[in-house]
Amino acid sequence: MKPFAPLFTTNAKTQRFILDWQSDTNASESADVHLRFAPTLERWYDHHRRDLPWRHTTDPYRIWLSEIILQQTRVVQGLPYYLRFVEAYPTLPDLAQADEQALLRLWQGLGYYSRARNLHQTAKHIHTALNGSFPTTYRDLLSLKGIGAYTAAAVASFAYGERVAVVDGNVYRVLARVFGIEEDIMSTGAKKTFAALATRLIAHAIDPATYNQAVMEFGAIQCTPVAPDCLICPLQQQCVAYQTGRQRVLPVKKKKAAVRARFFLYLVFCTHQSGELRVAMHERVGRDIWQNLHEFYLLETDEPKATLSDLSLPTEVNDLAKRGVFHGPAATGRQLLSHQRIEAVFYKIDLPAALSEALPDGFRWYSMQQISQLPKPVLITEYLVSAFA
DNA sequence: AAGCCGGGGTA
DNA sequence: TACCCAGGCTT
Repeated sequence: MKPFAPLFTTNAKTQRFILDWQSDTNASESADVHLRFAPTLERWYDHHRRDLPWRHTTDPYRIWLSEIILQQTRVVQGLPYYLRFVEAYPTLPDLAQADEQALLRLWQGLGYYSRARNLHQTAKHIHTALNGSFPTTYRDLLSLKGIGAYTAAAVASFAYGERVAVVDGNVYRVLARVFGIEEDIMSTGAKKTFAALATRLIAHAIDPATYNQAVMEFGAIQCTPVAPDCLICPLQQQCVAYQTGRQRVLPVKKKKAAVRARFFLYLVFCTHQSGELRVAMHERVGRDIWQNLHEFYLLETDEPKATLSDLSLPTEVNDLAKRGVFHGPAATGRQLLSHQRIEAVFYKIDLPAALSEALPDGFRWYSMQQISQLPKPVLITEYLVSAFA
């Protein structure tokens, strides 16, 4: 028996369904599957839903906050962040008036930091330009920075009960399997196919908000990416993937390009002022990873094995470095991103307390107390722990 | 349409 | 290791 093949022989009714669906000759039975899809999942959700804090509110601000945090993020990873944000910024005006660095510091470790910047920007926009009134429709929500089709549908349905379907990674997977859709979910055409099907399905939901929660919850805990629990699935009889043993193939997703390798050499300038350790850091700017996060002086190279002597430093940095005592490479670090692999080497450079040379543009001396409050990439935080703990 | 943007869990 | 995750923005 092939892996993932149905354990039991398909019955006559199921075989009819598969033929009907594939040839689409029996419109009434096909329509019946669409008709029962949403109510079936709503009933399933009633028995299997997890108890999550954002499911106890219809406050659009808190629902929006939870949706931004949960973008591309697992519930278990996002949950502590949601609780911290709600405590720090209980209402939209609190978030609108938040200090950007403090907000980013609270976001630290969640990744995709543009989410945090857009969150703040949109909070300020609603607070001032919209006089604090949260947009109430899918269309108006969609116009906000950081809110795309998914988040607009989620907030519109959860907070206001609008009958608009969410389409996220879970929905792609569930629909691709149940309805046997073989299109590459990354393609533009497929996005239209899935959105249209989702809209058709939510039309038969008893409650749009419940259905949207249900289909995502179903994808998260039952119709999982690997090893879905088909044996107790309420859609087993209708599911094309199950009936044809294609759970492992669906949804179809084109391979991503190989990750880019990058090699960072960090110069960690240290000194003592008033008997206290200080470290030179700056805020990253420009269109690259880790925008607005803090790091040390960075030299980047394409050479995997490069050391400091292989690189040429700007004159001002060279002059500064000559005044110091080198320790290094004192430490190495590695961080994997979805699209990049960063390999870092850290050189610690101790400078004398009395220094005439200025730090490079944008750099400042920070105490360890100050550094602990700065938003930083995980790579930097791990180095700090290993070097100064 | 394709590339970019984090970090952690899992097999 | 490789894949995936309650996506959206930029080019």
